[in-house]
Amino acid sequence: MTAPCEATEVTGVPVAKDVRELDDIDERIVAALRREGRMPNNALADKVGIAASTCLTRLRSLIDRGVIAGFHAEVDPAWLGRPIQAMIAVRLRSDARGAITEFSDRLAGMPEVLNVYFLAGADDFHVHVAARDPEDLRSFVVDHLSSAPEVALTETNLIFEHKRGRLAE
Amino acid sequence: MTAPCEATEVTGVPVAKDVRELDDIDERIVAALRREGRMPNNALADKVGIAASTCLTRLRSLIDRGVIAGFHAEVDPAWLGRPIQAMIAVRLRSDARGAITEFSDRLAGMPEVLNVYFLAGADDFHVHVAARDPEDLRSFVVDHLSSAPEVALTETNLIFEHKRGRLAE
DNA sequence: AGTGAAAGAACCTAACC
DNA sequence: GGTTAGGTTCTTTCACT
Repeated sequence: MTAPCEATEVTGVPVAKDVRELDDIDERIVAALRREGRMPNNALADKVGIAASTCLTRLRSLIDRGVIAGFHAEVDPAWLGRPIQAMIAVRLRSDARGAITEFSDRLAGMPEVLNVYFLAGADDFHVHVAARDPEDLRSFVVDHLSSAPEVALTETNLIFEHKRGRLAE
Repeated sequence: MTAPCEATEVTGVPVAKDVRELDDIDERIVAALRREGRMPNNALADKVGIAASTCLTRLRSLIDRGVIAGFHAEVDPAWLGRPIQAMIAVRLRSDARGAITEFSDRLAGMPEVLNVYFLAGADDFHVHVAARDPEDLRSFVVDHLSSAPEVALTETNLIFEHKRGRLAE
């Protein structure tokens, strides 16, 4: 699986690859599947104007190359018994920055966690969580964050509403 | 489409509905499709231990009820020519809070925007964006946020890495 | 790379517990 | 609500361009 926009050696000098790794048809396939991930291959082929067999080859190539990392049903966490969402800013102790990857991996594996954003600013992470109730949220913050030796401080913001944007997965 | 956890009138007093709107089989269907959204109905039926036709009925019911809001291919924005991600905290002027919904709708419709989080804290929004390059990010912040009459201040944090958690869509 | 046709798999409407 | 049975549609391979 190739990473996008990696450096390519041509003349001994690293050169940024052309941003457009995807041709027009690949882009249209990706766009269609980001909107309607369960669209049948047939319909997809019609939409982008190629034969079904070609479309299938291209789809597999997109998956093999890691362009499409997976397909997911979109479910409101409230339906899963987690109606309370929050964004928690986390700042680590400066002497714990070496363990930053392990820490974020541990976070991402917790059942409350939707997203972990690893940041360049004053805060080290923003952690997007969904909790069963206020007490569940409190215990997540206190037991898994505040009391961890790596954590210097946390700041919890309730989320009233979450809108997916145009680019959203 | 019914919202989860809405109030139900039984005796004239609003009572919170049981959190478990979904039975065991529905939960297993949802869990399977959150991991593998393109899994064929047949395989899904096998996995949860019911007949394919029953499974299809349940899947449609889950979609009708709004439990499953859609299916999406997961694509790294870098492959779409947007390798730079940022989380932008936005605070509105207090006299612009009436237009808060229109404002977040406008944001969510912009091509750079992945997610808009509408918050309860000091910041009104966190806006998750992906930009083509640093200049693109700058112009998004300056042209669409800082210069908007509703906006009091913004704070942009680059995102080094974004990990999906266990609960992620 | 793209195509078309044919075999196999999945879907989906029923009739029936 | 659940299933088995069937015609219909989709997927997938392969020989060819």
